[in-house]
Amino acid sequence: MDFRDRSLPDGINPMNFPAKLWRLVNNPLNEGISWDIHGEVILIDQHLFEKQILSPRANTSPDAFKTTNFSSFVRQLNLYGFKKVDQPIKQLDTLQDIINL
Amino acid sequence: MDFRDRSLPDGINPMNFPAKLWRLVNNPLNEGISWDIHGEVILIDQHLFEKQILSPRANTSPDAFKTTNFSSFVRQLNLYGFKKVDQPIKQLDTLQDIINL
DNA sequence: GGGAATATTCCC
DNA sequence: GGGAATATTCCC
Repeated sequence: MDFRDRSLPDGINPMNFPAKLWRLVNNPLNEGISWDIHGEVILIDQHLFEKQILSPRANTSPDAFKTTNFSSFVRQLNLYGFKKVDQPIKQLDTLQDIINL
Repeated sequence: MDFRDRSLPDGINPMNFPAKLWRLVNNPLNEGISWDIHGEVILIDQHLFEKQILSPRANTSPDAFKTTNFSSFVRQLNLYGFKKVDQPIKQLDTLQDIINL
């Protein structure tokens, strides 16, 4: 039988942007970046993200970036096909919210 | 009359590599990088350069690089036309040295 | 958002 | 050393 770590698909360089983004968004300690309730959209709180991920002091993590500029991070998102969503996805806490979607 | 700062030629972006290199090599506080006695060759002490310029702690200077790898610094030198000199230039302290050159 | 210039990394 | 991939910056 064939068991192996499927935390990342094959062929993805673990130090490149997509892999870092994957780890960052899946780490619940990173409050500045998370999945929306449907797991289809990445939610980013710019202020928290800058403070927790981009600030020079946060540079101990292997997932840190060399840039400290939020705009450069967004440039990377765009280069990898991410687009800003027109209407921000709200946090859906209740069934009623989902019905009203 | 026309007086102005000639510390860098016109058209040189002061935050790009050539300008940073110019300031680094001309600053006598940077012991890891200096001119040879003829002012034609840049002398680099890798160990001192890494310690004083490339180390993460040195990143307060506007002339700091984002890389901490000496090899990446050398890649930049090569991209701007610098080549390693075959025989290292020795420090010439006396007239006799110059005669013997 | 994205094209292009520049910097950094990776690899031959 | 340098080509090419990737990251970062600059600018429209």
